[in-house]
Amino acid sequence: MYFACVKTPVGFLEILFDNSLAVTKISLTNLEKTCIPGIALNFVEQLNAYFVGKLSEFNYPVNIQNVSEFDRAVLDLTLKIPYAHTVTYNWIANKLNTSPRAVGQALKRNPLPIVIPCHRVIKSDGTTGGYSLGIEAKQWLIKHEKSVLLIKSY
DNA sequence: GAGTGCGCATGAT
DNA sequence: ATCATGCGCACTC
Repeated sequence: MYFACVKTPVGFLEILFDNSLAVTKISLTNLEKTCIPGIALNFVEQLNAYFVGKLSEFNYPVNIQNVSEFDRAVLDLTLKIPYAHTVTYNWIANKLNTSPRAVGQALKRNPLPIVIPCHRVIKSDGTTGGYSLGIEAKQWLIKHEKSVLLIKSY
């Protein structure tokens, strides 16, 4: 078990790693202090690259634990949403033959926000819906990805 | 453990 | 505004 604290555009994040250095959890922290042990450098570098628009897909070992089979199905599908693209809770619900509300509940339990891009799942009325790192963060991430894509394809 | 009630990151009316 | 919805959790037995 190791952890790192990083300052990002969406706030200070705490990142947990297991003994094999896979990421197990990402969450907001009120400990507003940077703290990056050597073993975390590689991942933090990817994270920073993502935030400056130089990385669109994470390539780093993760360890998704403490989730149900249902949660895993939702997260697997979420992982396949392409960069800067969005789908609705309802869209995922239809794929899994469940209800959009249940999908929201599963995403709420996403242990790895940003890496598992649940910010790309929005409500069918076009508003963002909730986010464990805060709604402003969700809006920021969506806007960020769209503008990065735009710049790349000018 | 099985059963039930309830709170949601929703959606359709 | 109101209802249907599925899942997980917190209760009860």
